[in-house]
Amino acid sequence: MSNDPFELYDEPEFEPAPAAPSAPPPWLNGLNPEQAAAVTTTEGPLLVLSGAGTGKTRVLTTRLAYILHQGLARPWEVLAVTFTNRAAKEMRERLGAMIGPVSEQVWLGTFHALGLKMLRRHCDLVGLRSGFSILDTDDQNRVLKGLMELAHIDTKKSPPNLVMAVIQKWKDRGWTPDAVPPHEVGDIADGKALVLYAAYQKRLIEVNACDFGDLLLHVLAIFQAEPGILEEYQRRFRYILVDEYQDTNVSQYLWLRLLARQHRNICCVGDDDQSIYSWRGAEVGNILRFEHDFPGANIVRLERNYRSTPAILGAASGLIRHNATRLGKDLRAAGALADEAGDKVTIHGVWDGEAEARWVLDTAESLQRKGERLSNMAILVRAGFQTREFEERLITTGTPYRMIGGLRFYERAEIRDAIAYLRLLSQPDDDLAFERIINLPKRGLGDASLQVLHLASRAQGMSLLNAARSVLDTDELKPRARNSLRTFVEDIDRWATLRTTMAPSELLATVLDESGYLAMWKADKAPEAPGRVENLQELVSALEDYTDVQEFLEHIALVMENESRAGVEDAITLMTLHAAKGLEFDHVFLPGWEEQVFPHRRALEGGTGALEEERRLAYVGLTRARRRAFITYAGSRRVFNQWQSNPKSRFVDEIPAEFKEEDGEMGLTAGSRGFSESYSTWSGGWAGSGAKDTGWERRKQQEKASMNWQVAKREPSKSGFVTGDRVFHQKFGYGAVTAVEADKLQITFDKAGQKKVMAGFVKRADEV
DNA sequence: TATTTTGGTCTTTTT
DNA sequence: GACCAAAATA
Repeated sequence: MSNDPFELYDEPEFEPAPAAPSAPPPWLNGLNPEQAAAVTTTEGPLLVLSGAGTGKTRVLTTRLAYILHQGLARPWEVLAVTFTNRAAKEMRERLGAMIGPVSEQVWLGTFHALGLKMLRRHCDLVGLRSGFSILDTDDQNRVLKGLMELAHIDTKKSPPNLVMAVIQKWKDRGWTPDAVPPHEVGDIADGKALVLYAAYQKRLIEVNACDFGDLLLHVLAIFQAEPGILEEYQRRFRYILVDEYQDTNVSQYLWLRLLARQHRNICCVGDDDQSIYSWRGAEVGNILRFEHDFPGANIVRLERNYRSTPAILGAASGLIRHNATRLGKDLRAAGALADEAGDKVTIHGVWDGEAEARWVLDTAESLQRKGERLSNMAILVRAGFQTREFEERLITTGTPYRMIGGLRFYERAEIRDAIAYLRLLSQPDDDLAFERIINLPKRGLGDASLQVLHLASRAQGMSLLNAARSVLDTDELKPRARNSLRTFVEDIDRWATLRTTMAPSELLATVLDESGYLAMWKADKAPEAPGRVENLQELVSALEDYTDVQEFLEHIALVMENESRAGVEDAITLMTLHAAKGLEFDHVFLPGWEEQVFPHRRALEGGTGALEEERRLAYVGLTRARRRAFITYAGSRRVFNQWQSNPKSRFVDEIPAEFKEEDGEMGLTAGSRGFSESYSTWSGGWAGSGAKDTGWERRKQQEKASMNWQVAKREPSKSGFVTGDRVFHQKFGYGAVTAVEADKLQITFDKAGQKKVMAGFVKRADEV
């Protein structure tokens, strides 16, 4: 095995690798001609336009393995970039399966993880000291808010998170504060956004921290300032692979372009139809411009879809054809499912969000009874808030599920507090961490004390922790506060010493115990307190896998792995459409296809570009399905505490008729138009209305029956309201009935406005 | 100072 | 209905 092509050398000193005379490796078998071309066209720039389900990941990993196997480069001379940790992990695993442990030497990871890897080596060049913290969104907003208050900018009028969004956007475009074009500075924050940006960057350096955008921005600055360093990387990376290229933003693009300049062996895989991150600064333009930026680029199109039935593909293709700006690409069914036509996409209307959840889960259950596994099903929603109704229903029906996204373990308050303790121990300059925990648990060090510390820190140009030390020798604080602060500082110092000798998990356990933080939650009688204690214990055990606190901190900052309910068993998946990209399921439920919800209101305000992105999102949703897709829309829906009635999504109509099946059932469409009118509007718009017997009547009866049953349970046999009755509702208060439909009432409430309410939920005003 | 109460805003989508 | 910030209260 001395001729092992993967033999490692520590130094990147290399002579051109010998061409491998060996037989073609086994994993090349089974690739179709386009895929094979994408794998073996190793030299020069290559753009792979890869539609949904065309084997993109397989091509990427095989290409990587091929390059290494052919001896074209050694593992650490290959850079493979993904967007999500999940994609990186998957690629790492599949690569490992093909070529073994040597795959670990490849520079493979998300843009941010790789940026961090580079930044860590040269951080002093941008003013950061080793061990710098990486801030999350919450920390970012906190810093900015502080700066805005200092500059006397009204944080009510210009919410920090909006200002932050502007700054973020500039960062995505690769602009440092001095590079932001003047005309880009809007009037947000009294036109001081740019000043704030500069102050923000300065502040981050002071507290030895950076944010996500900086992971790339700083590296770009280093490349610019130190051409030698850039050259080193340029020489090193003989091959570069980029996943989800359509989602790159400008700074990522610049980073790639700089790195690829020398060898020009850059392979980007992407699908313009799946570009759904423009709000995060992604530029579809990057993919459209590829040939221009890399002259002589080869282009390979992957259009054979191995995932879905022709019906699903027909629906998805028909939908996406409504977008004007596309590179143009048509998916053909080619997999095992290509020969069966497949079931049409089911379109189903319901009364409201609750009925929607009920219908979806009933359908899932009946599929399950036919032998389908829950793990082959997914509910994909447009926005996070939609998950609530489904979660409630999942819990009441006892259906096992896992939720991706949603509340993340590491974003919970108690976890962030605990982490702040660790951060302060390993990073004494971390004022954010200091501020977070100074009075947690209560130490009698509130705003007043903190104010003193801030003054001292600013006056002497030192961190809050050091300012605290200096203040101890003065009488700026009242004796009680001073003693309390002394204890705190001494504790911190003691724990910081322990850090060098103790295992991380043990250290955290000690800190949580001795600080009284854990005791604080144990004593708390709030219903969620026991859960928090549990979470903290979980965090302690999570730390057992680490030998170094710093490493752990970086891991959670970047990976932020979601805790999916540790159910190994069969469970249905619930997540947003964005989170679903790259996944596939036999059966996919797509709820909430109503105007204003999907397409989202903000997108509708944002012009055609935004609308097209919504359509791509719909396309992504449909193409997740291997066999069946179920689209639902609700007659009305509660958004914030407000009832909304929206017509069904235009995207439903854009799906070609031959690939969809609208089953017509629909509760009532309430709204300003009133019941009867919208009712007729709806049946009038019923395509192919010869089929009044399609079970609609029957199902309508069922729906009514189930509702009656609910009413009966809450409020025995009471209906008989008429238009004009004064009523009282537990939540909405007093109002007048404006329409009646069986046991459903439309009521105009004095305060809450017009709502649709079941009769069982209201009482006559005079009976209250 | 700490705790409770109220009132106002909010929700796209994520590394 | 949830979360945060300011106001009211102990």
